[in-house]
Amino acid sequence: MRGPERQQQILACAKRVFARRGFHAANISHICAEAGIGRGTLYQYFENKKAVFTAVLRQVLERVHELMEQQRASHPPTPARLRREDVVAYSARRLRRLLDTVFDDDGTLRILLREAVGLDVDVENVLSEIDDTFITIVERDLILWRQASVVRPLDARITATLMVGGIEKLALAALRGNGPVDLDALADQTVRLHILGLLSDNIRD
Amino acid sequence: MRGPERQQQILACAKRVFARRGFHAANISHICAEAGIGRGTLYQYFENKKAVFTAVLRQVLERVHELMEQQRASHPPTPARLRREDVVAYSARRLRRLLDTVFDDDGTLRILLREAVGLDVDVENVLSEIDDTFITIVERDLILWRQASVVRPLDARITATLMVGGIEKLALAALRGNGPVDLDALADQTVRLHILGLLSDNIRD
Amino acid sequence: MRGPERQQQILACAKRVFARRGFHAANISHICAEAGIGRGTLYQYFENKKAVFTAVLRQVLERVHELMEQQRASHPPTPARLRREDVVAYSARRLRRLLDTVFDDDGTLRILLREAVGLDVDVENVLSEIDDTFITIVERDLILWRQASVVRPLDARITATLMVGGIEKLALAALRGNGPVDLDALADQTVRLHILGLLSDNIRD
Amino acid sequence: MRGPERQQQILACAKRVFARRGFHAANISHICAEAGIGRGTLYQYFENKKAVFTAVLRQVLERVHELMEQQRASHPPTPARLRREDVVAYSARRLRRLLDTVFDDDGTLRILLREAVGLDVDVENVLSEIDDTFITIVERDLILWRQASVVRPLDARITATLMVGGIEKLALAALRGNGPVDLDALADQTVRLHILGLLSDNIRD
DNA sequence: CATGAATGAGAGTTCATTCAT
DNA sequence: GATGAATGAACTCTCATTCAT
Repeated sequence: MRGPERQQQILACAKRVFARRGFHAANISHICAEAGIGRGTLYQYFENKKAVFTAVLRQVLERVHELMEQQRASHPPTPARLRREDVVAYSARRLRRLLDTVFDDDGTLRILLREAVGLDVDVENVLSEIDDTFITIVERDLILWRQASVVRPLDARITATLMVGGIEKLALAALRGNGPVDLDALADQTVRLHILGLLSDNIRD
Repeated sequence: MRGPERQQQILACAKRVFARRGFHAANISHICAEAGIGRGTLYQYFENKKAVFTAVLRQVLERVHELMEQQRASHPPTPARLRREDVVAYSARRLRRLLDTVFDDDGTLRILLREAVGLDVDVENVLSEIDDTFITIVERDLILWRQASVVRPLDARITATLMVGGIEKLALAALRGNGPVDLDALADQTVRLHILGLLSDNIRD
Repeated sequence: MRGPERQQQILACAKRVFARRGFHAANISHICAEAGIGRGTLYQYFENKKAVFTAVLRQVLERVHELMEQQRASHPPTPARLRREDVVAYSARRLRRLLDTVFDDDGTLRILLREAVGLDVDVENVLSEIDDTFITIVERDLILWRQASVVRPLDARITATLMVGGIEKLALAALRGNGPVDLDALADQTVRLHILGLLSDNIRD
Repeated sequence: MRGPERQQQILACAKRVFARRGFHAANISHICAEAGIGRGTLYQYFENKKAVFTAVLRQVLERVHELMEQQRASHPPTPARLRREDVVAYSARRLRRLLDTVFDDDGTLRILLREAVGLDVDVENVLSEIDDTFITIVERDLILWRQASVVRPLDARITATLMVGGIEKLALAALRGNGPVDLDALADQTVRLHILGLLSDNIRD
């Protein structure tokens, strides 16, 4: 197996192990056993244990960045006459794509939401970069929609943070229940809350 | 110093140390130094390191439970004619009280959101109990308001989770910036998003 | 066993082990086994392996410093009429005392001349400080004797270095032969060479 | 590059690396990088790391042996009337040639006096063979001169050892100061001490 | 009750050496 | 002959926990 392939293989195994056991409980030996290599081999591809972990995170970051680029291309619709359900439907679709990126493999989510939290400054940096990217994706849509007067004048950054945070919490709850997650329902409920708000239509002024 | 007092004192010191360094980086020695006791003494009050940590968490859980009891007493207002801003104002006040409970001391927040995450099954259990309590507080209000047709028919649990998650994410962002947090603004923005939704009033249907 | 005693005990054992096996071949385990303690215990008294080694060296340095202080007190004799054999006898006695200090225990010599050489900057520093002290002891005598015109006008530092180096080489040769060393003969031969020189008395001018 | 050439090239590179970093700090990788070859290639020319090192030493030993052969040819002068300064001048010249052999390249000296000391029995053996050769060169001159009654009746071996040791110590001191060494001054001072001794001419008997 | 010296399992990491290509 | 990916033995060091005083 040649260099970069092996690195990828180790990374994939490491992700599984880190997801299963967490950073501290996962030994280098566990990772190497999973990858079917000797302990020394790992150190030809990564400087140390933390470097393996941050590499896993950085791979996620990359995927999220790609997502951001894709979503940057597609502007949200702002036709003259926009109906509520149009916005809800569009947003739900968009959120589904975002969720798919992260839920893609089981481990990623677990690592992002549980194992990588509170570890270390370096890890924290990558983690908050990932968070930032997510939030920025949402924020950009909000800003565009605000310019088109589709959304009310809220602080875009704070609002985006609230939205992303909510979604992550739902994902975490799903993780805890460790059953399979109904992503469609999740996306729908989330979007409905955030777009329409809690309030009944019969409450006015 | 008598038994239970000593235990409380150790707990307070441990909380500071855990908040400052995290579970793994915090040594028993650090905690004992902070408490001004010998290492052996700690083991007369706690079975082991993890027991100290979960005790800290359980203390937080207790405070949150108390909060729940208090809030259970005060029903949300459902007068015949309720105006939007009434709901926003009432909710913002209520959220502030909730935030105050957690932001009370700096360490608690840090421990809940960063240091206790992804540690271990036992810790995870306390942590999700705390989360549950928070979410239940919100959920109960939602259910009451739904019965009064104040809020639209959303899944109360999911919605509450989204709301709590959003707030936590904002708090975490504040933690990262480690400047002081403008709790009033935070509460206001949060409530506005969740109550009114993103959508401008000129979008109908 | 209380703190400082234990430290001394470990130091004594470490010296033996380092002398027997050298710095690299000596494991922490070897030292701890020799001292009859657990591996962790050593680390309560010394920061790391190198610290143990330099502590051994520093103990030697201390002994040599003490020697220097003692010898500083006793000025070399400069009576009006000094006979060659007086100088030889005085010097030989003085050298004996110096040799005794180092040959005192078997390990010290081995460590100084073999195991500590070429290890590391920190070790090198202590080692050259020890060397400096030895050389300075000799140098001071030379300077005093030069002032009294007992010795010819040679560079005192260089000469002292030559003398100490010669003696060390003899000691090393003795170490290699690893039989017991006749210190009296060694001192006598050394002093005779250095005081009187090689040249026969019948070679003049 | 053919076999033996390659071996020589590796040896030259290894010497530089060993001189620069010492035996333990020098990795096989360092040597191979310096030689511009793969790590596996080195093992086709040398059995293992220590074999490389002893080969370097053995090369030095060879050079010193050659020197001994050369010096064996030229007998020291023993004319009927020999003046002190003749002996000093002759010896200084002879010492210079000896020093040139070792100071020839910077690395050799460093390896002999620092990096090879206290390593291992095999290394020690080569090292003491080199030492022996040096000492024997001096010793032989002493014996010849003693037969001619030029030098006083001292034990030739011990005296030679003292002399060589002194010179090495001076060289080591020079190495520590790591400035360039004034070999002429070094040779002159050394010879003066050893030939004439410390004692002023006005001390008699 | 309080202590802190002693412990030792277990972690990450290094690097000389091998061997299939 | 040349390579360098793979290896794993062996090392140092940490720290929660115990227990005699």
